[in-house]
Amino acid sequence: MSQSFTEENYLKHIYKLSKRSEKGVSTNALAERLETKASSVTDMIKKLAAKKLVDYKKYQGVTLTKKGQKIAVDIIRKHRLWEVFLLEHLGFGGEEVHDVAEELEHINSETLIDRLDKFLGHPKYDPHGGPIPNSEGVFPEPKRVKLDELEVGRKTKVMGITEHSDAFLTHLKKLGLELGAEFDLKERFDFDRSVEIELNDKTIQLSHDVAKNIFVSYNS
Amino acid sequence: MSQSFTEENYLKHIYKLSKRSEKGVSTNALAERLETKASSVTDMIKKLAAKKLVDYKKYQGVTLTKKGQKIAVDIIRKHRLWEVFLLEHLGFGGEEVHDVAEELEHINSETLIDRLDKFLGHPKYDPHGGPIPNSEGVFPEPKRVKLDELEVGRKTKVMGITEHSDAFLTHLKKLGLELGAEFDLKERFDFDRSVEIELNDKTIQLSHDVAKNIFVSYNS
DNA sequence: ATACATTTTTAGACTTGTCTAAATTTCATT
DNA sequence: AATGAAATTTAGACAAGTCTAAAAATGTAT
Repeated sequence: MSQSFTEENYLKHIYKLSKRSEKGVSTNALAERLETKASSVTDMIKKLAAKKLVDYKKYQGVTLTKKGQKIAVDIIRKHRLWEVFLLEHLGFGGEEVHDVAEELEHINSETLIDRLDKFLGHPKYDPHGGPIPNSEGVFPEPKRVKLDELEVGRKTKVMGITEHSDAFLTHLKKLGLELGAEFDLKERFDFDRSVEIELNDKTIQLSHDVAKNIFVSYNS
Repeated sequence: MSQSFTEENYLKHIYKLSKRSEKGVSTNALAERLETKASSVTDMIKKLAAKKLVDYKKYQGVTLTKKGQKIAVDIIRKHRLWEVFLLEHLGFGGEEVHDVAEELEHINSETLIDRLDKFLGHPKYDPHGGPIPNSEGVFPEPKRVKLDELEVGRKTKVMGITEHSDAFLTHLKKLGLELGAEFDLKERFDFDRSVEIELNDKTIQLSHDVAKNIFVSYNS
């Protein structure tokens, strides 16, 4: 079974919108993302459901099936491999890359992608730090490190803590640093090893005592 | 004004069919080439004529206008540049290349093609010996010919081959006739069209079957 | 819990590119 | 020049993907 360019785009965006919300993706959210109308989205969703690429109940939003997910992840793989090529080998600048990769990602040839992957040296991350799934659709393990050892400038995600006192837990909760929270490490101050992070558009200072007890993961 | 994938394909094939026949391209010839029906071709031709990309009089066949020709030549440029990339950098074999290049040639980005061209070192010919037009649509001077048509006495250089079977490749390798090898054409024997060449001070006989599959280039 | 606003779906229409079947034009042959 | 064959065009239909406008379902106030 084969997908059209358009179907692939729907699957890709359903995948991306699913990541943040647990719930099924709403028709309106998809319509906005795809710059189309809600009615068009409904039509396409029905078609994808008939092909067993998404699960769909009227008015309840969509989620990808295993099959749909595999296709979406494949497209992300292709997109990111092409981005590596464009940025590292053709000398593209950061912004120019996206639209072109958007077209290249729909070229259908396993051989092409396998050979491109090899040519690029089997990269695990694209130049923006996006993880590149392998041909089985498996993403590379993100790297884990304690926040007090993380390189300044990285985007990261809270993966765990090594201190479990109530005091620490409530402190974190108040800051919004719960499991899975994503933030950027902006700066580290050498004199006390405290750090400054940006979380949900807020700038927060963390002492070394806090930072050393937080496990974070990052890509690339 | 922008063309669809399909329109571009029509233009490309009209261009290729025009090359051999002087006359306008017939509806049936196009239909056969595009693996579609004559009626579909008529419909599309009317659309292309409305866009001033072809000249068309009912029952008289089509020819490209200047505008249509430019688009067709651009696609050939893209196709051949991608072929160079696939064959020389990704390690594709002779046959696999075509279908993939057929898709890649429709990616629309001047930036992409300019940078790819630069990456490849501004090649003038693809590995099959096809001349690559520049971005203005001008083809390089054709100083290139198959070995079985080359004038006796010339110094030449192997520029490409048109047969990619393992048997042929190992045969050439054994003879030392690799890409870039230089030799002189000493003699041609009319009775079987075999040729005698001198390569690295050795005299070698080549059958017509071998000679006809080797592209050579010569100066002036 | 009822009424209003928002979201989603349906119904019908349009475009692109295709097809089949029938009509028309051109060509080749006598 | 007439006629039958081949090539081409027209007419009408269809699938994909989109749209607008209207109907139905859901969510949210008070």
